[in-house]
Amino acid sequence: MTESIVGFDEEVILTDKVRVRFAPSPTGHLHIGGARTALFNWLYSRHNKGTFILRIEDTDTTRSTDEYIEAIIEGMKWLGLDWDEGPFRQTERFDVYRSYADKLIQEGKAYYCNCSAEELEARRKEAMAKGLPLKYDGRCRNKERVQGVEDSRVQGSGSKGQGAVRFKMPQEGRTVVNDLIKGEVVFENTQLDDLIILRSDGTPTYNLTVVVDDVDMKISHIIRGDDHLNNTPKQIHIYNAFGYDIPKFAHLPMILGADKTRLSKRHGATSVMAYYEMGYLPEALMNYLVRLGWSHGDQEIFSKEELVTHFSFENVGKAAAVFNPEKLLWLNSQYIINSKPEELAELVMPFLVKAEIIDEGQALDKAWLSRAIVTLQERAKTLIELANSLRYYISEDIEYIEKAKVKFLNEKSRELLGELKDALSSVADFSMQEIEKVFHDMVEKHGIKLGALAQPVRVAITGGTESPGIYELLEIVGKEKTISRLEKAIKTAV
RNA sequence: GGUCCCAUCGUCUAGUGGCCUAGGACGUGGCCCUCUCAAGGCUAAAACACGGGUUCGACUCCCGUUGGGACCGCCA
Repeated sequence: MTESIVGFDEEVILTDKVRVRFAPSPTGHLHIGGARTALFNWLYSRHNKGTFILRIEDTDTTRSTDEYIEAIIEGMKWLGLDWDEGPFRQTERFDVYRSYADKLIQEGKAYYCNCSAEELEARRKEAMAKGLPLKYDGRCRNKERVQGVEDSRVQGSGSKGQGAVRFKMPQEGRTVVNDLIKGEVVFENTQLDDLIILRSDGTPTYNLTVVVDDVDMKISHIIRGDDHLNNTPKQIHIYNAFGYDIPKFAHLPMILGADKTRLSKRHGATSVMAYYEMGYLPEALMNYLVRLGWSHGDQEIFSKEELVTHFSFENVGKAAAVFNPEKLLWLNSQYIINSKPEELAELVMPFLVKAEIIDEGQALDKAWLSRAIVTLQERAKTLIELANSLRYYISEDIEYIEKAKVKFLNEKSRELLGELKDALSSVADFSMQEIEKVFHDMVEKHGIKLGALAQPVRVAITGGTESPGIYELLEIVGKEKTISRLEKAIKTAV
């Protein structure tokens, strides 16, 4: 008795297990919209201790490339969206789809269509011009087939030019989609047209493969952009034709550009890896993306763990969101501030190389680099900015910003810089505390404001007028470079 | 054009019929802090698209209007 109850429970848990998938088409890089979809799938699976599957929908062999598959994987890895199964490729499963299609043909649920692409296009244009619905008229639905053609197709002999296969869509009644986000959405079946499931070259199309794979992979929840909402009733009928259970659907609102149209290159960087290159931290991008459509009260910054524990469709909004790069930049700056300097020291290395501040493979004292980074964290919004600021710590020499040079390296400051140089030269322990003492003594002696001394020094050391506090700056730059740069500034000042 | 979705500050959002004199965040302005720049603190301006209902009471529920978006492919 007890045993059977235990067995039953396990069964329930097993069948109720959350299995979700991200199914990108490798016709481009992983972009912001796709990443958000992947993220929500990932969060839902992690929240429910389910399974996250990566499936590559590459049935459009003319547009899909291996390079893009790699690019998508690279993007997911960078964002930290790890998957449990896959990546599966649909091109490796063509036989499976074909056998499913054959089943439908044999059962009279699908049929061959001989209309050419050109004819179809012409009819579409005509319908458009007349203002009629752009729907396939079903003219091949009940056409008698030449004996033998179907047989060759069923046997997979690869006979070409015999037409595409269309799914016979029910034309009566209505279909209800119970969406986890949108609620109940009703479609009139008369609006649905007989879509092509096999092209005339025998390859399967999206609406067939998506259903077959979601069934085969036992997907429990289909989480995708709401641009797919209109496809859902059609897919439901394909599930029905095969006699399969309908999974749960959750259609995410779109991400729009500033002009409120679908996000595209026109709106700036859309590729996820472009954000890597611009010096963003993956956690910041993830945090930004999740807040596009999802919220948890007033909280803005979430750790990954918090996201996983709090995530739920109940808090996903229905309205499309405009992508706002400024808020993402702010979030990135917050993540940089809250990062461990040692971690930033690792992350900034490629950017130092790219900015030609260090050579490829050149090593830096990590402890020293970390101390330098501590002074820069709250001043850099991206890793690129961080790298650029690190320049005056790392490089042997510095270049003056013209405006700064003119304003601060002049006759008046030359005296002060000279006196400071002498004073600092005799400081044995070149620490913040000792440096500060020297500055204070000079300020007091001359009866000047600290700024009158600090700003010329800042220009001498960094070349510009913006930097961390002057004492910490000098300590980390070190005595030797400080003295040499002061000497150079004294020579420069006129 | 047809179908579907959506509608709170410029933007992201909180709000699940009384807690709303509509809250937070980004951005913008001001002030404070201050050796510069930041960061931080305080502060200001800024929204319930409109019109009807339902209700003792609507940002919240219903209907309509308007506006926006998506889809309508032998793309996914």
